[in-house]
Amino acid sequence: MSQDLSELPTTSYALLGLLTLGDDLTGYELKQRADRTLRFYWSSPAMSQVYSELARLAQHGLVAARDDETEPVRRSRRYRLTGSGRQALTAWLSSTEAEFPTLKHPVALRLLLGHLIDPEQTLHLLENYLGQLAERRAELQQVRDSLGEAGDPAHATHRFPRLVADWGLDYYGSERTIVDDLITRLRNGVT
Amino acid sequence: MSQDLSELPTTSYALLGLLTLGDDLTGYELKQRADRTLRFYWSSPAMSQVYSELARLAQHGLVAARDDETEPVRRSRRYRLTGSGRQALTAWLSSTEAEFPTLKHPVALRLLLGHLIDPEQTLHLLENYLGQLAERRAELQQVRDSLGEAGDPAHATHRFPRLVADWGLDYYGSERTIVDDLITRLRNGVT
DNA sequence: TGTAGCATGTAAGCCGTTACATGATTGA
DNA sequence: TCAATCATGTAACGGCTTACATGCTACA
Repeated sequence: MSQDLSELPTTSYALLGLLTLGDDLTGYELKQRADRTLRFYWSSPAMSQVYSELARLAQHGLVAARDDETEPVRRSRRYRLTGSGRQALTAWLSSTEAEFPTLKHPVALRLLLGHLIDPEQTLHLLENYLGQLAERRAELQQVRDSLGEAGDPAHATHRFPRLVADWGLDYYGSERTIVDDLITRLRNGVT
Repeated sequence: MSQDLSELPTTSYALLGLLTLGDDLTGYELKQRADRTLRFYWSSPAMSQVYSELARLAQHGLVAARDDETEPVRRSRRYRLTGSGRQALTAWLSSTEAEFPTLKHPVALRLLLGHLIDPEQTLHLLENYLGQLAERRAELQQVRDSLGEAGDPAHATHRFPRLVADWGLDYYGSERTIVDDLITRLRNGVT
């Protein structure tokens, strides 16, 4: 099992990584964890993909399933990271380069085409985006709050998740400032 | 032709939009334009996708091809936006909501898994990212420079592209600041 | 009793990429 | 004459989504 290093897509490693952050999880729980964390700076795979990804990782021997031995047809199936799973993950982390982030920004795209719609609509677009941004930020803030404070030994494991959450919060904050300015520029005409 | 409003993916509208920004383009030129602009906040489709997308848009009657009437097998084929193309685009802009941006951030993902690698590597990851960021920013700055200054009537058409480019520059700037801070926090331990 | 959440999957299909194939034109 | 650039596509395939199917458990 295993073998071909790093022939897996990033999402596989992301899921593998989530498995190192806590204990054994069911596919369902893994999806929930992805929704809580991964979603903000990667993307949370669909439920069905979580299951097929898990199946593939198991095939490669990177995770192992422990069936809940209570007879019913298919009850709960818990996955844990195996030794070679951890090995594959660290190998990926240290022997491959991180790619540059990819941004798909529908709001920026639409702003680019501002000459096709009336100014009111453009302003509405940006203001609406500010609203979504605030919502998102609040969601991430909740996650951040649950990770404890720096120096708190009870949450030492959360050190990196905390850094990443702070990153996200700062990003949302700066996005807010930028869009505020864009709105002002648009209102003041000229550009 | 045309018919089913808004059953096209965003990328189609993005390409359609690029066609409103200037004159008729060949697939090749359209790809170049995407590389100059779209790439920074959406994604520049592969050459092959540009051609197949163009074929589909033509099928829907949203663009029209004008073959270069110089006999050779297949020389240059220029596409222009049709009336219903423009109509479809404005309809899409004004009757559908902009989705929240999607970010795929390999660097943040790896930082999350910082507990699996040694601190030096994490720092290297972030510093390397700062380098890529500076490069990217310089590229975008060049694009921005070519769009002229606010109030310059010679570049009035560039108003929105300019706003979007400024947005991107500010974004890269804030990303830089944030990562600088993260590096400091990591060096100072604790956090 | 029925709805929401837990739990696991299969099937179909689109978006988009890489690899491959082909050929003309321009300039070193 | 050879490489780079212009120019257009086809084929294969991977990632990921939506829609669909199934069934249990807890609780209102």
